[in-house]
Amino acid sequence: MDNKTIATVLYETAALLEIAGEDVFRIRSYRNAAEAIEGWTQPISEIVADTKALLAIPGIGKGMVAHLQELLREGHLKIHQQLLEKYHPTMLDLFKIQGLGPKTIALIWDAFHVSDPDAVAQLAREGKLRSLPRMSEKTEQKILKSIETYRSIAGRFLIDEADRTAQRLIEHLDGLAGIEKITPAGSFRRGRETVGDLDMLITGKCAANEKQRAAVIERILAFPGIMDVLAKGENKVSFKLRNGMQVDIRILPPASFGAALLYFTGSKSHNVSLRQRALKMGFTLNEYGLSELDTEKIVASKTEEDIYEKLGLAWIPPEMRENLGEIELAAAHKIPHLIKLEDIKGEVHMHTVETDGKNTIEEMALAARERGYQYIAITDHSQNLAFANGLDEARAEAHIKRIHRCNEQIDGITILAGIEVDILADGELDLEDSVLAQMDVVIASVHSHFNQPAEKMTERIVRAVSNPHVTALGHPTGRLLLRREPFQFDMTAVLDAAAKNNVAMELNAYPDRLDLNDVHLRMAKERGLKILINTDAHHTTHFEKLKYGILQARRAWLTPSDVLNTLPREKFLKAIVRR
DNA sequence: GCCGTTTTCGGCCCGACTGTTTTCAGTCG
Repeated sequence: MDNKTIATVLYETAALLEIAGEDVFRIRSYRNAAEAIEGWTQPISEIVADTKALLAIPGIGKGMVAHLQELLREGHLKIHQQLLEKYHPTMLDLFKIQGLGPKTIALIWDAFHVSDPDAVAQLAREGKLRSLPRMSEKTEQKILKSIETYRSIAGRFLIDEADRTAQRLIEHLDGLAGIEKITPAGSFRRGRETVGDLDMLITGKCAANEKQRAAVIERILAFPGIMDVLAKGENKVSFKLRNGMQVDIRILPPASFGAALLYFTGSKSHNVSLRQRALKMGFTLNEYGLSELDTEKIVASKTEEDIYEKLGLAWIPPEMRENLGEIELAAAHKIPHLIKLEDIKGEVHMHTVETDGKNTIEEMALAARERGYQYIAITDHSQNLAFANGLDEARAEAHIKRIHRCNEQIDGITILAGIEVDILADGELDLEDSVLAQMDVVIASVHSHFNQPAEKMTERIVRAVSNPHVTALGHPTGRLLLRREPFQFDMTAVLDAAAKNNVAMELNAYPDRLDLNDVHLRMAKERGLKILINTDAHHTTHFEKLKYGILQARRAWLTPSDVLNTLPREKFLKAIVRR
């Protein structure tokens, strides 16, 4: 059982305990434990017998250790099972409906013994909910609408879609009087791989000027694509777009910009930790500032740096704010120098018209040179990927010659010859070793037989990374965000094998892959593995997407020295020479 | 259920908005 699954069981238990009306602090401890385990790089299954190691995880105490040991020994958790049995698993879906919280869900359950969205919708349509306390016909209509939304467009969004929406919104509000700055915050600013809703901060004189503020809100509500306005107050507007994305906008005075940005960037548990720290130091922290407890005097609010400093902390990059030990590092002033976009000196996974790319070798090279890259590798597909017109041995060798010729013709960038070779069902590579040996870069990837049993898949990938010609494992988990789950295998075994064979791991920066993810990247780093960040470009415009990969790398606390393609040309070439 | 430079008991982050309320509970972030 992997950490993600364990965390899910704990999250679900917390939700069900809420309906049961349990102690809120006990419920919180289940959520805290789930969060901690979700971000923990070591598989809990490996340390489950080691009580001391479990207790070393923040948020895990004696009771939770017993739960974890039971869960891994039995395959399930008694308290979780009992609650699910009592309330029916569909109860968990009710939590995803906007406006329904534990109290209302419990209220409906107690009155009607109903626990799924369809049945609740039925009650609302029949006008039966209004008989309950704090419920009216209006509430019923609201719930019906929320269930409708939940059915049609529940979900999260790829980070590039959130990015585009944020940019459009900024342009939409451009030039309005009283606006100084429009800043995206929330999980988008932290670089989460998918975004549930988009948080934006508006600061400027409009926060204090009623007329300007009204004009800003009016303009916001005219944003094309708004389907539903969820809230509209003095300094907060929330709405849902037609594509289902929720956008939350706050209007705040510049004096509290730092406090607001900190607050709305999150994560929630990072903020909770900061507040606890503030309290211990005699302060209280909210979105308007850090103030002294006794005098209520604000001591810091303008910038995030000011607030962190007053709390005795170095500024923490947003991507690190997940309460995974970053506050302790900041207290010791040991925040690492995280990798930045400009550190990347080249990319070594991209495609051309020879297989399924849209541009030629020359066009890709010129676009890369334009970005300031010192080197690229052309890595088209191998024959197994027939629908992508993959290369057999003869075409691959001809392609190498073309790449070499191109390298001689174009100045200012080194064009390496490479291949993205398929890992076949048994772990063999899709091209002869004699051809692979001629390549500067070999990216080995799984593109077929995704549904093998975990054991077989593990063996398959371990075998592939043991091939002496392989430079890196491409998009290692094969997931497509919001579309396809990662295939099942033992990540620990694969990383260990890659470390042994000096094979790098790819961080595929394409927004629907982001593979490896942040947790896996931390696991790779712990083993001393090197990372290659590539966009897997199929078009010259795709290089732009590298920034999303950089965000994930930063979330994994990677520094330039963890990433191979931060090396300048000569050093990079030396580093990828195979054993 | 977790946690401890006040504490092994008694705390556990903070505020805006909404709807149904005459002062607040519930939800959300």
